[in-house]
Amino acid sequence: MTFQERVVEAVSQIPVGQVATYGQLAGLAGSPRGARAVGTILHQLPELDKIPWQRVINSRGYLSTTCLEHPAELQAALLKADGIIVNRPSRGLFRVDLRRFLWQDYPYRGSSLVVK
DNA sequence: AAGGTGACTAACA
DNA sequence: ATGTTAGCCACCT
Repeated sequence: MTFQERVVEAVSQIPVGQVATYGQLAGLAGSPRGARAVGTILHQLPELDKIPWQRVINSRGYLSTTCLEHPAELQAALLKADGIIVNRPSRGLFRVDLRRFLWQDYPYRGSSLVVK
């Protein structure tokens, strides 16, 4: 079982109506400090559309995709379809309120996760 | 096999 | 709140 496979598994487990951070998923996949790697993996994943990639955002609640095929506009639309409220603050960046939509009900909760 | 590349982060200024 | 910086890490040459 590779790290990449574990990441796919973790992402697949994020409940509808909730989001998870890269760091959170890195932890679930067995590499607590591999947040950046998670982003890289999702970016290069072949069959990305088979998993709920839209539910993965950064620790500040912003949608941080740069992939041209999966732009923030699309992610925002998918999240809204999930029932999540997506805001558009100052600089046009889409944002989700983590205090409200962050996935907290998972096995390893509490390890080092802090919801600001 | 060594070096480059980011859908990342926490810590500061 | 906004901008920078230095670690971090699995992948891909």
